[in-house]
Amino acid sequence: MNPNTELPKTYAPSEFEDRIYQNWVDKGYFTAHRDPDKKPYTIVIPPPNITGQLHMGHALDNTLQDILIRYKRMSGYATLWLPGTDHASIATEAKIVEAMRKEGLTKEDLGREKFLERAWKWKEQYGNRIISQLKKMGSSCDWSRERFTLDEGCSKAVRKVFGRLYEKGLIYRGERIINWCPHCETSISNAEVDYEEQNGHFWHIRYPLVGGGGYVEVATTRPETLLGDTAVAVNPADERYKDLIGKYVVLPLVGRRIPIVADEHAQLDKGTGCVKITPAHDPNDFEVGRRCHLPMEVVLTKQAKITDNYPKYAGMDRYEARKAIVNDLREGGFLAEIEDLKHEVGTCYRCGTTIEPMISLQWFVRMEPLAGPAIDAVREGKTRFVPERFDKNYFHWMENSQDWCISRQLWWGHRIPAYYCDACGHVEVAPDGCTACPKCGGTVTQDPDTLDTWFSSALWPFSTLGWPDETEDLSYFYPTNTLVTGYDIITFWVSRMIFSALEYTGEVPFDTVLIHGLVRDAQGRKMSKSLGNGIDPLEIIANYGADALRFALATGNSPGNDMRFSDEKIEAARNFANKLWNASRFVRMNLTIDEIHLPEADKLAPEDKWLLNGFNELAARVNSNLDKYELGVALGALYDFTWDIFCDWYIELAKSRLNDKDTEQNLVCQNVISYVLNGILKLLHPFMPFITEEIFASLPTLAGDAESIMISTYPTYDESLSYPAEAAEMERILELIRAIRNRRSEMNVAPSRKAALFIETKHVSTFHAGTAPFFARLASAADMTVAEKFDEAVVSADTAVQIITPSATAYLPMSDLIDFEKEKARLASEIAKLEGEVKRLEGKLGNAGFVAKAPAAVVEAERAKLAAAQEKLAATQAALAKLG
RNA sequence: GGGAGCAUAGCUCAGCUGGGAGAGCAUCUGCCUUACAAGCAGAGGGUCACAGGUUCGAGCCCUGUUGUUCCCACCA
Repeated sequence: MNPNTELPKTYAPSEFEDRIYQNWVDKGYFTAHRDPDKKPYTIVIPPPNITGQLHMGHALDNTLQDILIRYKRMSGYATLWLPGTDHASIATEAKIVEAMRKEGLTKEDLGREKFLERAWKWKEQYGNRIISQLKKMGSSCDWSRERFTLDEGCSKAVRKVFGRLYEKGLIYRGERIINWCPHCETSISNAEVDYEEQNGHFWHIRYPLVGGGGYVEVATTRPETLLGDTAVAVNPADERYKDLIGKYVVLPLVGRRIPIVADEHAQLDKGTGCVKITPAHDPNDFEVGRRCHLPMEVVLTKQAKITDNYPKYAGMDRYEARKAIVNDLREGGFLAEIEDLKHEVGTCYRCGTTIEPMISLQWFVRMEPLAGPAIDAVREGKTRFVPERFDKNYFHWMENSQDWCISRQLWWGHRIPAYYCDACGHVEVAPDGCTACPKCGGTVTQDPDTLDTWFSSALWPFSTLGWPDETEDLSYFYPTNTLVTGYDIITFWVSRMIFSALEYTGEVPFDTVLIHGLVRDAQGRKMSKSLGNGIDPLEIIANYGADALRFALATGNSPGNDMRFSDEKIEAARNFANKLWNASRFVRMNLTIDEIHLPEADKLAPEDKWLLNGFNELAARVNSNLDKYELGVALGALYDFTWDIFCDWYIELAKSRLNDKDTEQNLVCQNVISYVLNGILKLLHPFMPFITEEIFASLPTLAGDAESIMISTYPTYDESLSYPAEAAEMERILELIRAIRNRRSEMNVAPSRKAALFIETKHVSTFHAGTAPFFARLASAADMTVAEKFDEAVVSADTAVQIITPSATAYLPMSDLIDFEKEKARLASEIAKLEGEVKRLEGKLGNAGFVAKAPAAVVEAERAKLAAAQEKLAATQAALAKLG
């Protein structure tokens, strides 16, 4: 540290941000220490995908986390912000496959081993990119504890969990309808399906009854699935079709005889009331098939092409086949009608390909037994969402969640620890591996599939702390405290962490979930690659600095709400940083002290007490808002105080004393201004870590300050700084200064034109001689005279302008500068305004109901307002009368 | 089909447990006042979406309407 160094004239964040970050790292400030005397505060990072590049969503998410962790660190907690990355199985595998495709290679060409080698190499190459980008943001993560979802520890946790759930019967393997992505060639879970509205058709098809006598009409949006129909269902209560139940129809184009069955799934009032049943390719039909013991007919391959069982269409992809089949139906006279239809179509959340529901043998997690405790935990407030309304989201999902399909036909991920005996077919789930069948000793083959990425993410809050081992970190830092994430990921991730943690650790994983919204562009659109409207945070950092970016993201942002990012916003943020920089520079150049000692109360000037009082209230407000997760409100308060109170008022008020070298008051002022700036920097540090550190290093410090601001103590409310009476007195002075400025501006008097000032007031002591420089500097007063009452000869209406505030009346003898007619008009309109005000207040106070029912304090306040208004009205009327 | 959010100054948004609306940007006026023109001092600009209701009193609470955004759901 190099205290009392000069600050460069211009604020150039790129000059110092990297240097400061490196210093923090070198000093080990980010490293968490288990301290029995401190309370722990833990955040685990939502692990970014190794495929990812820093985008505005990350920038926001990590800014919020860093603000919280820095605040808690400075507030005396043993803080841990645990970073890491996610292997993102499907996304990463897709990228690698794509890269291989360009080389003319497929996964199968390479084989599993070689493919995984490539994947790891890829991870080494790109996995650290996002980490170094997070560092540019100023993120104070404990990098010594960085984790990866596919590292040894996390993998061990995954296998352990899988084994345990299997033993408890909460994981099972079975043939179910799952969502199949024909492009990624893997199953995906329900949560990974995005629904999007598409224009489609409703094809009405006639199925002739066996033995003649007509046909039944069914309707479908996917005519190609007709090949797999094994029944037609009607509602058992449907009078229209009662006689048909048990009879058969002929499947058009195929010629297969299929039965007409009765099932509740068919609704009386929908379509014709007859539904074609394709158990292998539709989740509802699958259930019908089960209930009615229907055969399953698979008609699509893994690439969503028609199987060889239907030679005419074999090898066609599902859309080609649809066309061909519709055509053939039309030619065969089976097509009754084509209806236009808008409907929601499921798509893969990774590649956007339309999902094909398929019957498939997969592994599932039984949700129902896990959901109950997870719902209770939130209901009982063990974990709470901020803002609260998101718990509805959570409950709804939890209460309706179906079994979770966790197996993926991918190679990049945690391989399922299930082994199948080649000889006897026995299934052995073995977290620690298995080489021979425990039943017959035969050779075993491990399941080729891997687990859903979210399966390992669900364990993240505790697997990263060492679970299943009982590590010291786990017992000290777990359960964690705050999880910060976007609302778009509650179902994917937050819910699963909660039920997982409850099941394996017996505790909730975190006490609070802070939800934030999306960062949108200036027009309010989602930032997306296809729109090309994404803003690169790194570019913003290069141009404006990381502090400005953080400020822009944190300010005006309230939990759960989307925000827009624009040039105006980032410029406003940069301007604020610049303001702080220059104010500090001003303070710095006026200092002769080496250490800050706040003077005794009796030495303090009124403006000092006013400032300290304001600062103290600010500290209270910032702390309470941070505690409520109202980061935007806290930052707003800091902005206002720094700019308006500290810079625009106090620095101006201080200039006369600071110019007056070698006096006791000069030293008092130096200490007060440094004290408050020091406090502002600390309060601001969690939001703007770099600039505050840089300035902090150049200023004198308080006796107890640490060498770095980031490990200093966060200011809190301090009763000894409370001066409400003096602050109120000071406000009277500022009020009069404002009023004078205001009037001068209205009258177009140049600031350079000085005028004598007569102040008539009951509070003579408030406007003591020491305040004269304020009026001189800030209100262009030539000299100041204060009295309870002036003689008519001193301030006559002919020669003075009257300026009235509740506590004083100022007279400016500059009648020669005034346009009399304009002044009269101004007074008249002022009178009209005041009359209105008086009338309104009289009306209110004349209302018996108000006086009787409103709280006494409110009534009293209204009476005081009325008295003040009446007084001002009388004075204004008098002024007008004097002007003639 | 269910559920949620939002609607306040020209624009972007604050407004905590009901007591006569604020900020930033933009606009206009005046200032190079020796930290900052990325600045300083002022000004204009709002039936708080609409309609009812509760209350002495509603931007805030209740009901409904409209517009808008999002989430969830197997609409054959």
